[in-house]
Amino acid sequence: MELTSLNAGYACINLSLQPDKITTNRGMIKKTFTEKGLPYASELALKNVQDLLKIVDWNIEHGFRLFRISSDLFPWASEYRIATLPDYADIRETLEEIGSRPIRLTLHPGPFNQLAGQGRVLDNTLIDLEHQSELFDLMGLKPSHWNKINIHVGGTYGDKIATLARFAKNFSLLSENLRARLTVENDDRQSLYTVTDLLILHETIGIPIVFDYFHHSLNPGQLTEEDAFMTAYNTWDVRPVFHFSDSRREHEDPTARREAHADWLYSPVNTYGKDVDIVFESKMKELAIVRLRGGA
DNA sequence: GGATGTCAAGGAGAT
DNA sequence: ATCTCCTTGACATCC
Repeated sequence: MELTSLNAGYACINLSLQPDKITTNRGMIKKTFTEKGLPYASELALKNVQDLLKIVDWNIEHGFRLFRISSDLFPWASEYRIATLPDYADIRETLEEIGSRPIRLTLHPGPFNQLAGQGRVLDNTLIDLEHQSELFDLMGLKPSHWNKINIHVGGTYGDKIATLARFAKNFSLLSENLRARLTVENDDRQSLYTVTDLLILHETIGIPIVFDYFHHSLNPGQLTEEDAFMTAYNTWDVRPVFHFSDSRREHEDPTARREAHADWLYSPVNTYGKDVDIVFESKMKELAIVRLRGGA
């Protein structure tokens, strides 16, 4: 593994700081939100954001220049505008501080986002994605794929081609800033989207493709890893962010689901001579990368 | 404090 | 019909 030739990052959780209760995904169930409302949502959001700043600074001190932030910083974000929160001033100040740090931040909103959906499903997707984009706006980050907001296309609704066309059509409903940030990732199951499928989207709306090595190994379509890598690589207008993880079934637990990610990292990453950033999606988070570096 | 049942959202696959 | 998973288990309640 040549970690020196690429920028390594990880996703959402920092295990080194967790014992100190530094975490960014405080939330609540519906009942509590109904009972406690905006003031409590604001309190949790402020704590999440303040801890995000601590995690970002930890990353910089430890040589990480890439980090995927949690898409659950704001509990029940779909139910209010950020600016209406009681702690908005503090939240905004902290977000600006985070945005000023020398690190590439990305987002990966959840599987409920179905940009090819219709009706209420599409409405909910637009609300969530615009919220995530607003976070980057508040951080003062210029809209570009440098700070990607990455999603999967989602369901196929029994017709991949028609669904991809709907995705492209609904893409035009997004704000300019969000359109400048959005990327799509290849899926791990045969019924879903390969790099080749996503290339159609890139050709129609210019959206870059995030290449996930592990997903490709489970759902390669007709492409070799190198072909898929290069196909995705050529869709980017800035240095790409790709995803890597190892198979839990293959390396740690033969009974695990084939899609399950391993706790640690085992395989070399081939970047085919290109300069890319990689988010390592191993369950042991930054510890897996630190172990590879041979550091303590 | 620790154990346990529960938890917004969409879709796909397994049981 | 019901459950589990997904980018990341955490929350609420009971003992």
